[in-house]
Amino acid sequence: MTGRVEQAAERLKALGHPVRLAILRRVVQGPEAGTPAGELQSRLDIPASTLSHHLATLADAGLVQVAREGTTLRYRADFGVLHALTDYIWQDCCAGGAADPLPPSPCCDRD
Amino acid sequence: MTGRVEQAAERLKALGHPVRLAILRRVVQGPEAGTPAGELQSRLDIPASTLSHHLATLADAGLVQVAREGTTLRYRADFGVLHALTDYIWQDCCAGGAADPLPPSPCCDRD
DNA sequence: GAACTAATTCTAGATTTGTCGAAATAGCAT
DNA sequence: ATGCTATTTCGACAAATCTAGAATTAGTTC
Repeated sequence: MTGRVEQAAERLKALGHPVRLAILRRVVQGPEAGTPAGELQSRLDIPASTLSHHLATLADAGLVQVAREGTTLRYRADFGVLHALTDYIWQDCCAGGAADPLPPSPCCDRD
Repeated sequence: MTGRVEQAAERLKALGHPVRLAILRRVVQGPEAGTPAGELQSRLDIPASTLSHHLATLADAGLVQVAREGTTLRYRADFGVLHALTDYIWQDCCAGGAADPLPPSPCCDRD
């Protein structure tokens, strides 16, 4: 049972790495159906195992989703989760006092 | 010498910890002049040395600023940096995405 | 089944992070 | 200077992270 704060922290931490930020950027600018891991690997020029590790971190955090297509795995960004994350930052920072918790963000319904 | 990506990653990583997120929230909701470390410590109920470590992480990342007032140190949030960070996510990392659902309008401009 | 490709998982080592008690520092008062 | 308070820095340790070569799994094709 991970709370809202823990979930936001996990996602922010997942974003908090230069390589993962670069991966996300590539994924975002790739096709909507998702970018194959192999293409990310050749473009970013990092070992496949290292890339896979970072992709797993992003996927575990819910920031990207993965779908198999033959032998290739396509990764695509989850903009809803990304949006919910930046929303969280500002709602947490700018909304009223601690005794006034905000309602759960409607755009963050990732199981 | 640190590039934009590295800086954004450092800041996101600094936010990516439940305790630091809680600290930031307290700081944001405290007085505009800044919240004394001691008050944060008593409210969050964590050892002073642990708190100090997390505050240093946030300050090093530029997310909070510190000012001395007598024997107490007051920490306050740097909303400009926070704002720039969420802007970075949408403008420099996730811009151009096919499914980009219009970047969020920040709800906090208390400057 | 064998061969080939795509990607992950295993394994291991180096580095970093998180935690917190103890010691040190900074400022203010007496 | 002495004492007092607020906060940081030091030191040590466990745990997590990052990296990447080697081995493995998943899928396709012949």
